[in-house]
Amino acid sequence: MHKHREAIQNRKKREKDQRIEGILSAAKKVFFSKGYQKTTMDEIAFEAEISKPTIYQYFRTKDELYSALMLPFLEEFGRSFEAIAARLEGKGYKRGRAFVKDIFRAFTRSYEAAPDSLRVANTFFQHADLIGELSESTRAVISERGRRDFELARQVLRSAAARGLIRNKDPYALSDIIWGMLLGITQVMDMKAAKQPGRAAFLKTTLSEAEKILADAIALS
Amino acid sequence: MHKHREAIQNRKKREKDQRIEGILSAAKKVFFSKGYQKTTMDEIAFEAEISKPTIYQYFRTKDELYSALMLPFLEEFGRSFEAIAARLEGKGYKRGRAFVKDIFRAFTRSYEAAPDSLRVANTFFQHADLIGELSESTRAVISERGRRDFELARQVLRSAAARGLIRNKDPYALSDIIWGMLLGITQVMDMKAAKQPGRAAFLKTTLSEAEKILADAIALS
DNA sequence: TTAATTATCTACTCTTGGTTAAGTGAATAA
DNA sequence: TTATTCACTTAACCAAGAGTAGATAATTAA
Repeated sequence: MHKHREAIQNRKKREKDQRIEGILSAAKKVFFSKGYQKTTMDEIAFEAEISKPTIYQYFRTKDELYSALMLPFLEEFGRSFEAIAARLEGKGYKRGRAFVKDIFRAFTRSYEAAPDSLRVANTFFQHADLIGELSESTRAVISERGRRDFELARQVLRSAAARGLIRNKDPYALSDIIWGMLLGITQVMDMKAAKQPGRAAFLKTTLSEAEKILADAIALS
Repeated sequence: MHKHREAIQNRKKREKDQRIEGILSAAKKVFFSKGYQKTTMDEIAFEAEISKPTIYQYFRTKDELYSALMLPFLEEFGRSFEAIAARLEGKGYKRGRAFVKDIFRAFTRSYEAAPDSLRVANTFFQHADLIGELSESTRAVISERGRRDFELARQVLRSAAARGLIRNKDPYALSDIIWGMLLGITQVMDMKAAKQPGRAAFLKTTLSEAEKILADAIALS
């Protein structure tokens, strides 16, 4: 009865994956609404409707759980930029404004899909604090990703300038400014939302206004 | 010997003030370099070269110590905006660019005076987290200040638009965007500085680049 | 049915960090 | 000199929260 044993193994694997999925989804919920520091393993366990030690069966530390959530998001982010880079390469942009729009879209896409995920990038990139909290190895992976994303963003901007889509500004400063705008705005909006829920909807409007401002300032066509 | 007693009282008062000053300066150092959460009373005490309970002689809680540092900064900030409002009122601005410049200056002035103080505004405004950490009463004072600063900023922008200095954009979105840019940029720069000290100098350049971008986008003259 | 394995839970441990109680010692007053 | 005050310290308290040891229940294999 090899088949039987195998079938059972399969089911066990599925259940295990489900448990992991459940933990991740609970963790996402809590981390995204409270940030890293204020999130407790107890609360994640409660949300996942399991006991705390069970979490430790699947994730060695709080850190590891957190970065299991972050990395896919960061990777998605990187992919968006790669797509823009590819389109640039293939002369896919006629107007600078379309390019600026895509840059913003890369950032906000995930937000539209799942409003919480933007907060990740938030808690993630912004908290210089947080970075220091994480373990050495976790930090290494994370800052490597961050470095690559920043580097990619700069290349994309440089290339867009070379093609006459945007003004020729220092790509270092420019990418910092764009990141800063996006992160800062979502933060400010988050603060407002915290005080007075329901406001979150304004974020999209504000970001699109920011997009126009940036386009007015740097797009050449 | 009334005089004598009085003189002693004076000296005691001076010493007390000195102690408070020492605590505040130690707290500033630690809070600004680590942020609210990661700062411990033990470290402040160590930095101030006194024992921990001594701090509690002068400040009832960690909160109170923190807000004793924040408020003066916020007030300075508000004053800057009031000055701009007054200049606007007196038709002191000939060009939109000068106005945009002053808005940025209001923010960066404190930075030039004391590089640390910008971080305060940072840890302060940005951490939606932090806000939730503070006690009810502390939070009340703080968000009241924040609310007033935001309100003032909006009025200033509206008025500048009415006078034809800048484009007529939604002042709510615009002030969020400006705040977001400034905060976000300083954050991004902070992260960089953390990784590789000495970079902090770039902040000024980047901010001035951001100023140009904003001016290109919204200034009408 | 029974032994072995596996997943999960209850009930801890251990550390950190804010806060406090109680006492010490120097300066001041009588 | 002696009592009092006051700043300050030592040595705790206590709650929160990350992580773990050992019991327990369920599931599978024989």
